[in-house]
Amino acid sequence: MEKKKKKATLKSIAQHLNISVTTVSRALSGYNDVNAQTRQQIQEAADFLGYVPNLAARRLVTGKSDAIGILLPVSYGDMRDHFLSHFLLHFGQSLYAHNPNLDLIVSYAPEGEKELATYQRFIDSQRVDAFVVLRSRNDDARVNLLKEQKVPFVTHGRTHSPDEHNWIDTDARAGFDLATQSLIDKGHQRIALLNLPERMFTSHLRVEGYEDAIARAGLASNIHTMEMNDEIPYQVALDLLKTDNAPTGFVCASDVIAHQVVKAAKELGINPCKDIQIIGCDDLPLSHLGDPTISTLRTSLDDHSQAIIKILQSELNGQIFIPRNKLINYELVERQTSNQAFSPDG
Amino acid sequence: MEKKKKKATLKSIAQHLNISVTTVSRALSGYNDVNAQTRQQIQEAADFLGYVPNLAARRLVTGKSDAIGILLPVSYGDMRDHFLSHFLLHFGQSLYAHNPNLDLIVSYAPEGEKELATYQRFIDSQRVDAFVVLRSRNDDARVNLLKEQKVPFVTHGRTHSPDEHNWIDTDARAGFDLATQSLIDKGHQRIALLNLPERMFTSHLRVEGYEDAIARAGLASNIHTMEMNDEIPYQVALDLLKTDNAPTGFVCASDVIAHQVVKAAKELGINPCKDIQIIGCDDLPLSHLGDPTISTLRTSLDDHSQAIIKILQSELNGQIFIPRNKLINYELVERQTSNQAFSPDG
DNA sequence: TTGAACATCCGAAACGTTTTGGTTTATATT
DNA sequence: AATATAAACCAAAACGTTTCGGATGTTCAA
Repeated sequence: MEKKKKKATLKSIAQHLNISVTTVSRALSGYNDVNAQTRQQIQEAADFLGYVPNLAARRLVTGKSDAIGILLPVSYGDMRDHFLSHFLLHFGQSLYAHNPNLDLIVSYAPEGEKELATYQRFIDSQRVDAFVVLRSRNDDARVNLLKEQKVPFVTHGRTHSPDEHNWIDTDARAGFDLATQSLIDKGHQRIALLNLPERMFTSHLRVEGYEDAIARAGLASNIHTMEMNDEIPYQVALDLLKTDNAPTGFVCASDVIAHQVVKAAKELGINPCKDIQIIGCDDLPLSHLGDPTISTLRTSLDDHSQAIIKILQSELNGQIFIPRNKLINYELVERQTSNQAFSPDG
Repeated sequence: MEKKKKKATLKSIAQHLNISVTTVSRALSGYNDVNAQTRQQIQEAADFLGYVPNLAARRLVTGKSDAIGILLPVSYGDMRDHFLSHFLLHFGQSLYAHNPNLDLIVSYAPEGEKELATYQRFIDSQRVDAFVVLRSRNDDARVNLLKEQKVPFVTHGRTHSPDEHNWIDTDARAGFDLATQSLIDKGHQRIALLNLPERMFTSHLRVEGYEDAIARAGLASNIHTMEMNDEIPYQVALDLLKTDNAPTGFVCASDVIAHQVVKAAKELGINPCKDIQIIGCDDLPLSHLGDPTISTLRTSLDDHSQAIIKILQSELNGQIFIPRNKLINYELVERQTSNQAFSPDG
């Protein structure tokens, strides 16, 4: 009863039906030069024998790999990277949902001298048809390499030459305008932006959005740039809150910063929900679970994944190359640090 | 000057040197039946031409793919899964560090009727040499399938038949013993375990560890099992804290639960660091950033990755099959919810 | 009755490796 | 001088698919 568990191939199906390999191949690939009845027989035989195409063979002859590559840009120190890890998990699932036959290949190429060589090896070994480039940099050598080699790719984040490649990005300008405006609407007169250093394009855009709103309201701009760690933003907030005419509104480039503003305020006996108000960015878990819960600018990972997949798809089918891009909206999630009445004279 | 960007192959190298393809192949693969001088010439030519082997061709003939597969076990609802996403990021990097030529292929196969079929397709298409099976279940059909098909794999987490396959797991029994004991040492007489439902093997082990410590101290066991969401653990904690002779020590199966105990205590005017004390599990970011910071049981993702890779490696080389396994230790991280003096009569 | 058009099928080549089972040449052993 | 041994090399087959360029037979219009 039990056949030997020999792997079914086109050849074994062909022999089984006394028919040519070509016809079997064409039948299963849906070509229309095969008789309906024959096709059905072949299909049934394939199902019966549990035929699954050998991808190596297919890839060898077609030169396509049906795989998307992600080379992780983070080094060991950043491994707890929140966005990246969740994006990866999410993207893997979305990609499967879009096309279960597309593989996602994850490897590792942190910024540094070996970065480009790793990309090159990946390209040359024909492991993937396209790349998703994460953490794009203002001037990104990876982008240049991939463009030069004509390998399809999408960057997550813009570069200095956004018109020349596919990208998706969060609309930081609109988002920070929105956040700033919401504080203005609550009656804040002194609003600070606590920003991150200018490594990526985004930093600049946050400033623009913030300044747009500030300018519209005729207020004074107050921007502080800092590294994001467990100490510095806390100190900055502490110092700021102690000044005369301290800001009452805080727009922060990250929830981590917002969280430390909360901490500094508590330390000084300032109510972080009424005396001052705070909006962060990224909707980290700590923000909706904390005490108080922290208002934040949120984007949907689903939007990110879908946008990338859509671009990738048209890129892989498309003949002519048109740079495509997509801006992902920020949504303002108002939580305790900004959803109560603001009382200027705390 | 610029050659046509034709891809270098064994054949092109062979022609270039007027030598056979076989010899080129064997030289580059390090066989010792090739003259030292010839080998050097070949190596130089390969470097010069930028030769990178075509993986599809190699895979076709060897039948090996040099790839590890992970089929994500989570469904859309769980996509913000903290452990899984961080594990994925971390494992990708560790795998690269161990062997840059091993691919990690990430796809998707949530629990359900199509789960096994997805695994089967992956096996049949010969995409991967081995699997990492995440979120093992007590009685795990994936394990049975892979065993039957003789595909190498490691599970993350044990099953009901741990002796019959490779696995790594956290040592929940020792960890929860440790946590419970630390509260006992602080003078707690009434310690509750807030546990998660018995879907995975671990749940049971937490109980054992807790009860070991409780029994040693001659105390009374007090176990509550609950789903982990934003509401239920909070309610359970609230009810518990309101009873006469309420527990003063809380050992929680997750930081998320611990966090809600904190919340409930605050609500009732109970100091979550002195009147009661709390230990969570998993060291989520919210625990070291929260107010108060939450004590927790922590494992190192690096230990997880390394252990898996080590098993995978011996599995892929090994001839005879010996089930291998590794227990990962929990480390108790004492933070504000358990690092102060306990004052029984708050 | 002829040839064109169509529907259906197939042989053989190609993709780039690895591996098997040699052959040739030089060196060492008797 | 004959033979065994070792070193260096190679032709050809194989892996399983896709695709190119026909081949065969049938139908239909003229």
